[in-house]
Amino acid sequence: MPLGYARGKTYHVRSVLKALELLQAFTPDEPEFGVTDLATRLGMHKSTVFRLLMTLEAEKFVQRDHTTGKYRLGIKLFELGSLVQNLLELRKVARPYLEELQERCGETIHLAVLDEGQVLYVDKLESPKPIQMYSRVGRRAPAHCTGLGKVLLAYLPPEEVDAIIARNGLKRYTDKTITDPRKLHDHLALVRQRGYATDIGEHEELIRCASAPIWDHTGKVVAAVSITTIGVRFDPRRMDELVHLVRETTAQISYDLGYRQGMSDASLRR
Amino acid sequence: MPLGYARGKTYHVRSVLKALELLQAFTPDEPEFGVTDLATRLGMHKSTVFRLLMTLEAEKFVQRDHTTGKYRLGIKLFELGSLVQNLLELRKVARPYLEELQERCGETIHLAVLDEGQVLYVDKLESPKPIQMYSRVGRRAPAHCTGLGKVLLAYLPPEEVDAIIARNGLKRYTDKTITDPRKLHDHLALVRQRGYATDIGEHEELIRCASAPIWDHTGKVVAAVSITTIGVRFDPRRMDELVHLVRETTAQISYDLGYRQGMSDASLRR
DNA sequence: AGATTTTGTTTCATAATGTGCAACAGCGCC
DNA sequence: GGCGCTGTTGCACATTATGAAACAAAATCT
Repeated sequence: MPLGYARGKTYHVRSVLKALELLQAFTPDEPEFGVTDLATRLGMHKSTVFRLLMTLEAEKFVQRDHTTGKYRLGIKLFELGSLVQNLLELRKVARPYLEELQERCGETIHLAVLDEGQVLYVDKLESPKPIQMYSRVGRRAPAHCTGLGKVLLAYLPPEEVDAIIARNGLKRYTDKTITDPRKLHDHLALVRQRGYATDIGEHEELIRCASAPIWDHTGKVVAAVSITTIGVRFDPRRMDELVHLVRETTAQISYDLGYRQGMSDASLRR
Repeated sequence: MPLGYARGKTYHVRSVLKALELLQAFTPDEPEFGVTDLATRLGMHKSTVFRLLMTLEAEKFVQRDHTTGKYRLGIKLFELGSLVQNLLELRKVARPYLEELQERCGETIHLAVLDEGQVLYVDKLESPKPIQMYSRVGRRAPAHCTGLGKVLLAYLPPEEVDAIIARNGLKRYTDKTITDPRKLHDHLALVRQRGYATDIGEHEELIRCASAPIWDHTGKVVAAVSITTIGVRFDPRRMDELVHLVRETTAQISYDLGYRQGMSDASLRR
């Protein structure tokens, strides 16, 4: 299997591209569409959209809602989505450790990867506490202002971080959000040096979070785990505790994935 | 939105159909393919497959493995798959009850729907016991010889059951498997009358299972829950207990989904 | 190490097929 | 009960997907 190919021209099948584009129009906030609605949104012709939908429906990639007659994402996507191998293995390995972590700290736990320069939640364990975080498996969050995101960015080559900044920008969410590229780079260096990231209201005012990276057997950071709490006052000692807990967890998961270096006792000492 | 359309001719976009077919070639057992391999399996031409893969890769519906260069299902499918609305809501509502059920019985819990006449696992809570069942969210199991499947079939119109039998057959797995259509129909009538199904080694010798249906607000059975145990000896009293527990759970979930009838105390009394 | 097979990539001509247009048909809404 | 919406269908045309064949990079075998 030759890997080093130039991949010169792009041989894309247009109708397929349209179909895939169509599928991506569906979001958690807008889970269903009619034919005309989709057509105008995507700038495609009504009949094109109609035929694409019929095709996708035939294979259960979309399905019609019985009552409204509108189209939604279909069960086949659920089936295929749960087969995405690398995430599947990651989740499987991580699960028991995340459950243990959840029990030990009683807070909400997230497992996430970086995709398109954004945080993509891969697993979530909810805190039994009444106040819940607005997040969901399969959803995305910005990287530059979340604990998970900063950890995942920290182990990327700086030029890739720049590319992500160029593409996604550094939107300000609170007065704590880092919006200066230089400062972000400096901060990421600190995260890398420490081996963990914290977030104290950089994305949402009351959210506090401690996050640490997961390495795979090749020594690459492939995911991150976070503990999220909601708190009015900032308690440094509690944060230290959470940092210690996540790092312990991610060290174990990394070990299970075959990671075998640098993970000395020293790096776990707080 | 007109619903009652005849849907006469099928306006399928062939290249899209091929792309979808291609995606479905990936299974848990064969998660990655090369171009040529896929082409021969699907009976498509090498260049066609190549271009389809390039297109799918561009939108992250497939991705290449860094080391082998082969193609796997991509992260976009994971993202879209976790947005499939009806399953998402079902899972969300059911989760807490399933967790409670898991704690109360200490066994493996499954949540499943019927698709293509098969059981499709939608959620799974693993027992802490060392011996694990071979099942996974997103995978499928036959309907005629599993507790979940029999519950889901039981509330279908008989002609639909026949259609499923015609399509999928009634494969024998053990000497307990029901392979006669007539006997299956009779058995399903019993399941419907009782409001639950059991499975004592119909699919796999040592597997015992108790399952009950979930109704939605329209009064339709949309899913089923099961408790699975592994046991050498059959203990009727333990089974009665499990049946009671699942039924309690599914009654609660159905209520949360807005189901409001027939679910009298009587039907819960054992 | 060299020869051979295999696998992925590219080009190109041709015919297939996806597309836009325009018309039609249910459905809901005033 | 008519008006406007949305989904559906037929058709002609040109776009574009496709298969065949050639090429290149790996992998495999000798």
